[in-house]
Amino acid sequence: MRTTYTLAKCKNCNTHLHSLFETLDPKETSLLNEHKSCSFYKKNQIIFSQNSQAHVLYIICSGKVKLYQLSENGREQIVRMANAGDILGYRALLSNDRYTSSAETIEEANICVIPKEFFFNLMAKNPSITAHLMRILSDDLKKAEHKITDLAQKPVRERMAEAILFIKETYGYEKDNATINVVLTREELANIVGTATETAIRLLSELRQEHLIDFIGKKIKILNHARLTELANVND
Amino acid sequence: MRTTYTLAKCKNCNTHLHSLFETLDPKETSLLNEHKSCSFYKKNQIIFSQNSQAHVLYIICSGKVKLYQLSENGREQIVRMANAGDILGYRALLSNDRYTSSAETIEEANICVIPKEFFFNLMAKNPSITAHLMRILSDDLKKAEHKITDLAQKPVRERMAEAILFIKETYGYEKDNATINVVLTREELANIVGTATETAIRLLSELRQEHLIDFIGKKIKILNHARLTELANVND
DNA sequence: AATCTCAAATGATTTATATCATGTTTTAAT
DNA sequence: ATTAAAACATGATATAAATCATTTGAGATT
Repeated sequence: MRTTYTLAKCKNCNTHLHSLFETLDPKETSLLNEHKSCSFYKKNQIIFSQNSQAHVLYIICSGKVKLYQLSENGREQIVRMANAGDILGYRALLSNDRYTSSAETIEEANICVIPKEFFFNLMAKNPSITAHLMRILSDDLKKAEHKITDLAQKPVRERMAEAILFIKETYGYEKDNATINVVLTREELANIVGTATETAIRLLSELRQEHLIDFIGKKIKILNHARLTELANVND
Repeated sequence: MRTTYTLAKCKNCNTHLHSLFETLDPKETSLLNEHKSCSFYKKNQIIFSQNSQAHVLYIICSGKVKLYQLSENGREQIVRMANAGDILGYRALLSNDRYTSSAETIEEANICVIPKEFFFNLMAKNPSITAHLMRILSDDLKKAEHKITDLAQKPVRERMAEAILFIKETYGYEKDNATINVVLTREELANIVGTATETAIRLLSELRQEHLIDFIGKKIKILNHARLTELANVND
């Protein structure tokens, strides 16, 4: 079932170029390369599961990942979306906690892994890594608290518009400068927005009829960014 | 309007005993005491406001604080509750960002302030402070993401039960081991839960009629913790 | 003590959104 | 190519929760 191939040479993934590790000196860089191991993940493969213990730090060399929580009623709520260059599993790792969300690829991915001990060693020697991590955590927290307010106060339509702008920020555009570079099912989009799949489908159809967006295959093309922003009702 | 008295001696607030600073040596401790300044806040006084720039770290010596975001529609969403011993303003400080929430006392409070530069210096010299802060951030993030899933998936009734248990965790019991040691208006509780004030009032009345809780003055007394937990539908 | 303001309570009504149901289209598997 | 299984679409209905409206109560102010 789980076809994770370890890449012997890890040639495609320049982990050391990751912003988190850019301050490492050559010696540390080669040490890092010795300690890391890289794997290939197919689409919709679980990287780690909610409630399991964290032992490594993940670095996405290529591919896209969703982080979601499974609630008691069994429905999935997406709490973060990650792209190539992002790291995963740091929250649990840093507070020596179990994972509070599951990570799953939404397309083929190459993902590197660094053992906890080695990573903590790196942190101890490189305060810039720690500072960078605090930045990431602060940023995640900011986004999460913003989402809390949204969920509590905004109607679904506004949240959908905001979600579309959010995935655009996370994954960017194709060469046409309009089509968002990620494939998400309606259900996944619903699980970002925090709504029922049918509602998400209806809203997307509406937005298309209103010429705010269009569908290019499975991808969303933003036709009217200004009105979408207006609809999202954000002021930052 | 703003009656913030600076305490000359700051005798009531042993900032250095705060867990964040417990590893400081005597020299650093006295330096800290020189650099900090303490103020008295009345009930419902703003400590800092959303969108303003962060220059200091706040430490709550005594009193209770709510952190809330004001959304476009003007309603307030409480994103965190803080108690004596907690620190405030670190998210904005650490990512050199503006405040994304406002902080306001919900009862009289004494709050100390440490200048940004001095605090960053302390961090640089004391990795344990950094580690501690990362712990706090991770924990905040965990709670925030849990709340996202709650808001997206749970009915108000379950969220209300969870909110009651949450404020109990944050502020603890009175000597009777049942009454939660904090005074919140129905509106504030509604702004924690993410619902309308009327709905919050109705739910609280229901829960009292069902003998899960009772009201002791303005405080909530938990009569049946087990059933409240069951109702909250949490599994952690 | 009387007034005023804010908080709490409760009923009536509306509305947004979930759920249920069913059909169609696309993608994957045999 | 054929079948199966997801994903998408859309209508009808139900319902949770918001909003509107009014009353009561409690704490503050004159």
